[in-house]
Amino acid sequence: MLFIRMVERKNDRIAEDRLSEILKAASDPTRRQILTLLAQHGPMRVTDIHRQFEISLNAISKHIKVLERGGLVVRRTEWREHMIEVQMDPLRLVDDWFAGLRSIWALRLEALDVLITDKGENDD
Amino acid sequence: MLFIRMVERKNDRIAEDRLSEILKAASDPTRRQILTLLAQHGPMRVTDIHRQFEISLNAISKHIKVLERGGLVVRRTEWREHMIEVQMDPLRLVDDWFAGLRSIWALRLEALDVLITDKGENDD
DNA sequence: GCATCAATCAACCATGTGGATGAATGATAA
DNA sequence: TTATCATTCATCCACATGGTTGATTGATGC
Repeated sequence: MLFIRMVERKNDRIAEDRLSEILKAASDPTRRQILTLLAQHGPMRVTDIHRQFEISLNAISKHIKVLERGGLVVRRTEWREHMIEVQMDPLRLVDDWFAGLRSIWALRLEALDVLITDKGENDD
Repeated sequence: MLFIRMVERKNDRIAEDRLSEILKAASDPTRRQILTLLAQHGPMRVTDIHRQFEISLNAISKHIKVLERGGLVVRRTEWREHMIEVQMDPLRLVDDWFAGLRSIWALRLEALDVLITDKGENDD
């Protein structure tokens, strides 16, 4: 049957790590707020983002770095100002992993259903 | 316009927390492996899950508790054995949040496009 | 009763995380 | 040059996390 595992090798170790980074980045409420803010307002400077929160500028800077590592945000450093822009693409990796999990799950139920039906036909 | 924010109140503080729990639970590679395993094999005992990993039974037990807190797994304690079952429903919360973010983003681009078009019409 | 099995609890350890503050870098503006 | 602004770097702190080992709880089977 050559499951989804077909492509799964050392290559996917990286994808796994990427997924972890993305999910971890998205798992913090403050970081999700930052993403929402950026989606609404478009590219913003670190300071402008900071203005919307109670916490220190440094904390914001750190959060942005985490988001950056997850690829959920890109930074265009224009001279002294860093423009931060939200990046939707990585979310697809999560979508895909969810889809994969769901299909594995559905496949099992399907197989189970066939088994039961077969048994019913043979046993009756 | 009464954005998506319509329903956003103290009620959504809980939803936010739920989302954080789910994403944090999913952000660990071992926990994702456990989910995949459960999706493939159906409900399993803690010990059986443990058999598939190198780490200690206790570590597995802890991971399961995290998954449980995120609702990604449910536990049916049948006498001394705890049957662990994967639960797909919470993933929808993540899907929905992604969808929301994407739509906010798309809406902004759309509005921006209208602005540019208007400007073009008036300025030319 | 006693050994065994399934699972958790308790403690501990190293490391990571979210926050703060203060100093440093680097460019702009006076 | 000096002051100011945007941002990061360096520390520090409290607490969470992923892992370990050892003890504990409860039910099973002899």
